[in-house]
Amino acid sequence: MYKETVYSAFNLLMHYPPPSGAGQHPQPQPPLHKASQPAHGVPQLSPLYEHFNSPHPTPAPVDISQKQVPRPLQTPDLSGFYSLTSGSMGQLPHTVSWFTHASLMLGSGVPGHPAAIPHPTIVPPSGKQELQPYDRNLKTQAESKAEKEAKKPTIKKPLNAFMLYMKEMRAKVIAECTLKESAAINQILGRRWHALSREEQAKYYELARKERQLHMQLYPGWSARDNYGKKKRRSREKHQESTTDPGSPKKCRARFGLNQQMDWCGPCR
DNA sequence: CGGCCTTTGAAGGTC
DNA sequence: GACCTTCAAAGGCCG
Repeated sequence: MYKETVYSAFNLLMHYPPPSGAGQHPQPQPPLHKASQPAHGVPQLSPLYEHFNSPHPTPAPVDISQKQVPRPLQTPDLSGFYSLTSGSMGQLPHTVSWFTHASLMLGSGVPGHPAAIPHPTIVPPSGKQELQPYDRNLKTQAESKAEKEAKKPTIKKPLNAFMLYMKEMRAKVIAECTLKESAAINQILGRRWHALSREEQAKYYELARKERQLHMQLYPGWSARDNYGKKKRRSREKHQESTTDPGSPKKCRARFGLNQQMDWCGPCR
């Protein structure tokens, strides 16, 4: 119910034409990155909101919004958008929620935007309070510059098609397989992703494309490069090692232990 | 406490 | 253009 409304709002916002009959569906634009083009060529799309309006066969997913509420760190916060796929806008007056949200983001929370009041969802990564002026005076210029840099709100990458699919289907897989470990769940979701028809995948590619568009509108100067190095990652050497040889019992278990469970329970295939 | 694991896709960088 | 690397989400696991 809420999905229809919010999606309509979203489609309206994005000038996304509603379906007006067979054969008039908009041709999906190919993914922006050529290398990431789905292997099966250009799919014939059914409109997104048609997909989400249709009674979804999945059980009621976990109410993600519950989880998102205490996470104001989700800076660009497409939560109104994300939660569409995960099935929760709560009891918000959603006819206005998306626009309110979007306009809030556009009007105040966007980095570089002149508006003074930051959007509540855009929070410094540290979550700590600003230093008192006298404290600041004790810092060197380089230190305060580094601090300032560190406190820049993090704008996350837009989710790709598979990530959107995962977000929607994770709860279902968890319910069906009584698994909780994300690594195992993601393996299942990866296989299911490949088992999807091109039309089904196309819905998510299109959704991801819309999300990238929206992201570009909200954060014109943002680059994926901005977030490079913000996560501490294993070294390249280790990474290569892990893809060829599980160098530790933990890795071994992760790589082979899980794979030995390839005898998935029925629903987990 | 924070990185690893695991998945696919997007995007940036290098050669 | 091919290839490599990083990061998006998620939550249990482990040092």
